[in-house]
Amino acid sequence: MPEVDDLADRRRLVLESAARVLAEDGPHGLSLRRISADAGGSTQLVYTLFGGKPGLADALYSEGFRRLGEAMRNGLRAAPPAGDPDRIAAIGGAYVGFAKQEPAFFSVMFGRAIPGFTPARGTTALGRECTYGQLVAEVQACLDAGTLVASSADQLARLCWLTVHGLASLEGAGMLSADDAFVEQVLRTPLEAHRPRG
Amino acid sequence: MPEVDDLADRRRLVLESAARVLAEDGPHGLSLRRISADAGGSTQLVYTLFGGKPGLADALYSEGFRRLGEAMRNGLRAAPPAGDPDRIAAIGGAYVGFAKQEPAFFSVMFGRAIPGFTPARGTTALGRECTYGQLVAEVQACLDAGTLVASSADQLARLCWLTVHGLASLEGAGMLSADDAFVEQVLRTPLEAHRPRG
DNA sequence: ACGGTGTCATAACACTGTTATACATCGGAC
DNA sequence: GTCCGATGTATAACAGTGTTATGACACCGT
Repeated sequence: MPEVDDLADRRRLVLESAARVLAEDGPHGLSLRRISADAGGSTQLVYTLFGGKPGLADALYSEGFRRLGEAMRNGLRAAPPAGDPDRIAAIGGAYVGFAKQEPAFFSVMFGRAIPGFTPARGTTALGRECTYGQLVAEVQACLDAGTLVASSADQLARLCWLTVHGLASLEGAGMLSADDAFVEQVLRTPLEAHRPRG
Repeated sequence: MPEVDDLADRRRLVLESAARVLAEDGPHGLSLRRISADAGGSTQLVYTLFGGKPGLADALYSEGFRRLGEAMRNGLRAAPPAGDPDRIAAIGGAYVGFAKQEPAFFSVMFGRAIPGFTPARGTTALGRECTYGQLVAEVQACLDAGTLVASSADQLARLCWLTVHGLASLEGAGMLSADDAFVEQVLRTPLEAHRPRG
């Protein structure tokens, strides 16, 4: 079945063009004509491959989460083995690094930066799985190892996530300037609060 | 000088129309023709009063922070007197309440929801003063009263702000569901970490 | 009364997403 | 080999957007 591979390849090609345009000109520059020109075709490309701009926005949204998940995995590569809370801090560091390095993607994923687009419920769930899923697994490992204490892995993971996300979001909005020491303190706060003993 | 009052009144009227359209149709429905029609005039209104859509976006952005600051003050009305950390939790509760009640404003303020618009540096500083300023004052009062301990009021206030903001942002993005108990836990976390004694 | 200033509505421009239409290309049937 | 249907593409047109230029009108100081 070479046809479906061909179709997938064309989808990937247009998606990469869209990602390139997004990185270069920001969400405002994401026009179908600009993307099509970058991909070397006509506007119809987006309609045959994605069914329109919302479809492409959905694909771009998912791609953003895929890249964020990849960045989180990379941040984990130089971290201590599972069960060490430092792994959670490492994930958080990768998270803020991604937000700073790919602000346009970050806006599309969390900020309604594409005018008409709101991600479908299933798409948000999929994106959460790629990223938040890693965090839950690491938190669970720490709970199992006894290096952290919480009523549930999900609860503590949500706390860690929103803490790091708040830092990344406010910094991206130009509302907050954070040096490395402050970032470190932020990453540690939800962990210190769930150390064993108390 | 009745003229300048008249001009300010017209600005306020158009701004209220814009806020109404924003609340009804979301950021995507914010078109100059729609706003002008709601205000009972022509597109030129926005150009004579605000110099174009970016100018109106800037005013709308500031208005959002004004309303958020007002919501925070209202949340403080039933709180204990200054120096009690519960006041900070009350501010946080008002913050997430505003984000839930005015998601369109919240997107404009923190999510780049108006296509071409990025707030000017001075505008962000002004908005931060209306909202973050309150938080810093309350944190400073707690430090003075000895009910909280931190190296600086600014550092702890930033920590509280980003924590609450992360919760509001992720919830608004459909990424996280938080019941009242979880919200309470989130609000308490940065405060517990800075209790005296340790 | 007059000229100047400023505000208004209208119309036009370039741009956007979307849709309809026509053209080209391909794979199979007879 | 020749047709046929189907599919993908490019072009052009549509309604909508922000913006700008144009002309009409009211107001104000001289």
